[in-house]
Amino acid sequence: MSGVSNRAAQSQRALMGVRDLIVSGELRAGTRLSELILVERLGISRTPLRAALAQLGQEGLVEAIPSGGYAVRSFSREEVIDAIELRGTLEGLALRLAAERGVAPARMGELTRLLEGIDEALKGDVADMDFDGYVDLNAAFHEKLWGLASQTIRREIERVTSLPFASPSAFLDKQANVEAFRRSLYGAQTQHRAMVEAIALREGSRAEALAREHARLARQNLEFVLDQDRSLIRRVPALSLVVG
Amino acid sequence: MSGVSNRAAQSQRALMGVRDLIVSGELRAGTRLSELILVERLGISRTPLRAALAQLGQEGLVEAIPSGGYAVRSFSREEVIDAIELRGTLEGLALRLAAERGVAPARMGELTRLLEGIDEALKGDVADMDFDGYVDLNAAFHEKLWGLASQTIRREIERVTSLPFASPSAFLDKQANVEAFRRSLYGAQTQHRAMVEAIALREGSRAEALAREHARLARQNLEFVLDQDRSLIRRVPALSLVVG
DNA sequence: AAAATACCACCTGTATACAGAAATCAAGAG
DNA sequence: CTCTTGATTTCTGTATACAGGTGGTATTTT
Repeated sequence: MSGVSNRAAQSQRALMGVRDLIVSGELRAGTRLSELILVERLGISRTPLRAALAQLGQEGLVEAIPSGGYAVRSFSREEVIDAIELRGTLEGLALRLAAERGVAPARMGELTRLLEGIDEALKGDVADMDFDGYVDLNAAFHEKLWGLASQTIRREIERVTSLPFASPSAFLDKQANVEAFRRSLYGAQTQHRAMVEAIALREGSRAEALAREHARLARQNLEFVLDQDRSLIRRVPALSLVVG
Repeated sequence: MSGVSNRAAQSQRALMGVRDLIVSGELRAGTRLSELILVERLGISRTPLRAALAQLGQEGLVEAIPSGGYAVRSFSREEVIDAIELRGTLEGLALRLAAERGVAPARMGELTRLLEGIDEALKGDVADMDFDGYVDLNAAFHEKLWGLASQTIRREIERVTSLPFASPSAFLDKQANVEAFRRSLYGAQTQHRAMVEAIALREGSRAEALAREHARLARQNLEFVLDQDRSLIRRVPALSLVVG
């Protein structure tokens, strides 16, 4: 058996199952989530399903219907932008506090090592970079950054980034290997390096500003997809929930 | 019958009941929350109780035990400070965006009217101010401020402030009518006025900085309680969960 | 033909039964 | 006396039965 615990296995399955149905676009924004249908579709009972729906309600992916039950939430462009801004602000807070309070050398070393890995993935030009490698390393780097914050703050970051289009990997899905996105990675890595340097130098305000600006890359990519090439919507998780 | 809907009445009762047991200090930090005991105590069944526990887990007031179930969470001084810093940061984000994007005159009028009400409550000197009136108006003012933000951001603010000691009213509980706190209210109202002015003048950065500084009043009050007069711990909701 | 009403099917919220795992306690061995 | 081991008790996670309410549809009435 794998190392994963069996505790609350059905609940986890329900959570992942419903989330997948939503972000894959199979359930469109506004559609009511009938418990009985989902139960039959996922092969579980109502109890863990209801737990999953409540959790997704907390995450913001579904919203409660006044008369009972839940519906897939829809997001306006402004709300997506605010979610990205929110992530940048929270990451900025995490980095500012880390810079002001100091970080153990071992952790700085881990961050530096990830930076070197990303450099390696970006070696070569736009055509033959290791995009998939970047995706994984970028996710690991951001998670390591979040680990610099206290549990209280880390929890909020993780909740906000549970909205798929607000995550730092939102436009780095392996399905979205597009030149327009690949080109932005060099600038992103420059910001990565600057953020780590700012923390090392205890420059809290700079670290905060950099984190905010870094998140705005996601906003740029969002606006590119919505305004320049809407065919990419299908390639970015949950972007089908955005109206307008 | 009152206007309140009966929808999910038991769930609401469970949520409020358990939350009360925790913030009142009746359940100490670290104690396991036995479902059967709580069920008997609150006179409900396990289903709505479990929903309440899951919600409180999201709010951060209880934490999941790896082997199953939940326990009352304990907070270090640093975590409480971070929660306050987090609120200030989120309110700062809300105010910055409101200032940058503009606010309808009607809403600004409502804010101004609340400010005048607070002025009225503060009329007179420290001894005979209308403390209870201030408490209510201050809560209303902050909620009106949150209403300036989009749903995405407002949701996060509301979640963070569900931690009782992180709320703007944390040290303004009617139980905590103490001169040390009353004296801080004049400075707080000055900041209230400056925040509204900054929004009106579209000074986003100033509005953000003011919101952060305003939240630090709560931090000052926290440190006063913990370092100067620990007897006040009982008077501030949920402060009994803070260790150290 | 349009509107109102009554009926029916479905759905959610709640309670409870059941099974497997965890914790506790006791007894026995070293 | 301590540690280990085994059994019992208790707990959580899951499934399902039940009741009240909501929404939709069809029929009737104007």
